[in-house]
Amino acid sequence: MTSLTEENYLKAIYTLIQSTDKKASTNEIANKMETKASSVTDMLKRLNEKKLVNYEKYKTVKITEKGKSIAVSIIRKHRLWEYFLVENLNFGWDEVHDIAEQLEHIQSVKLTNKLDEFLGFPKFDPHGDPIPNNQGVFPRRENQKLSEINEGSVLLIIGVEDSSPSFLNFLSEMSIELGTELFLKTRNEFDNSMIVINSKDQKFTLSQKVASNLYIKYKNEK
Amino acid sequence: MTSLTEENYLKAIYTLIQSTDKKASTNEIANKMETKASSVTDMLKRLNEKKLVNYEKYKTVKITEKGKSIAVSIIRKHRLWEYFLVENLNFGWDEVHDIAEQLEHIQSVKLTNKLDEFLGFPKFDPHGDPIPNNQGVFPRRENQKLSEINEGSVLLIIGVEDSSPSFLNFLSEMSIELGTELFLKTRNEFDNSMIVINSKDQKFTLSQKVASNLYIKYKNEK
DNA sequence: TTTTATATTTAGATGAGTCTAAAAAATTTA
DNA sequence: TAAATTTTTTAGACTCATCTAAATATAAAA
Repeated sequence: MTSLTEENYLKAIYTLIQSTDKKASTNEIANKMETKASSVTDMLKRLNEKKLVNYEKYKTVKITEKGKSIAVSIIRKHRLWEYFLVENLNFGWDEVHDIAEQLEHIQSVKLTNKLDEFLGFPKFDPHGDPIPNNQGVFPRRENQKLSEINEGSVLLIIGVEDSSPSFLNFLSEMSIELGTELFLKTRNEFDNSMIVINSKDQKFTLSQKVASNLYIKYKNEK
Repeated sequence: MTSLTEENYLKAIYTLIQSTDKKASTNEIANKMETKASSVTDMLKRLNEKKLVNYEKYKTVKITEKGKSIAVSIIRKHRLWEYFLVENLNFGWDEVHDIAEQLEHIQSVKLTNKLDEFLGFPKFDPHGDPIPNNQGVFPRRENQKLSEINEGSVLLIIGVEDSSPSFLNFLSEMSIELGTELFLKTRNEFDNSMIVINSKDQKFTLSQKVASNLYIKYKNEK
């Protein structure tokens, strides 16, 4: 059996390996888990015992297939619950993370799959992150950022890179959410900020930093 | 903060005090929690420290208002989630208990209340047990058992006393569920079994034991 | 009311998960 | 390459929740 804590470590290790170029050091894990490096070492030994990671001391840890499948199932549950909270219970997309952190540990494959079905097999969660199916396969997405787009395009917001409450809150205030349509009018050369127009013909400016945290697709695309 | 284990003890103590006439002995708690009496003693000391129960050694334990309100909130969550699982995810009423045992510990008052609203503020769970509202108040119900009813009445099943999977399974096979309408034809004097007729005009016998585990109301009642 | 049986508590140990402080290894800098 | 710095691991201790075995208190029976 896998404990709640072990599941959280596996998730942290998995996401670290995916994002920061394939390494998960003791310190990085400790940082992500908000714990101490010594605790991480202890846990890595235990996860190694259980063959959920391959770990030799002083070397960077790798996750096994078994460990990966647990991590992916946690992510699947997390994102499905987030979708449920936003779509069915009318939570804001900036307030669901902590609740989903709890719900992701509910143990029942049948529940997960029935929830998935109830929600209509969604492919992306409220932050635009892909939801793996019950085989652990993630849907593909063109990871194009608003900051990389040329002037004169009509775009749809399909995801965010940073899903911290502060950023999501900021977007809410700008009336930007998943599916929002924007026309990219101008890209200012000197600071890479962008002038965009929304469907209500309101014009506003997005900084380079904001634009690089928004995933988009062209509107004419399917 | 209240740990998951503490919550389970409080729930066990609360339900024991409600059902078996107002006493919750160490042994009974141990039995219900599937643990040892010595573990219960340890926990009672801690709950007493936290002022969630009033406990003096060798005396029977009483639950405080604070403890009671935690227990009731756990029960509220348990029953709301059971309702969700049966009504929205199409689980059978005999397979939701273990999942609800996990979901009842999710910490978020906002979630509980939004779920309640989403479900339409149900008053009874899939086993007919009353769901306390967000103030901790249980809806009233006439606790009449099928075994106490006279011949010749048209009845509706509104709850079960025993909600173990084996009993619920048995009921499923007899096509009895919440809301099922039955006509009580005969009560056999020698063994107190009952002959009933369902809405499809099928006639069958229910033992005294089964009948005393079914809550009913008269059909003409509102 | 003494003896017997049962219920309850204590003492001491264990495992999971965490911590601090110190030691050891690896990496970076000079 | 050697010294300095950073990273990682170990050692030992702590809390929560549990257990077994033994001791003590309460309740039941003779």
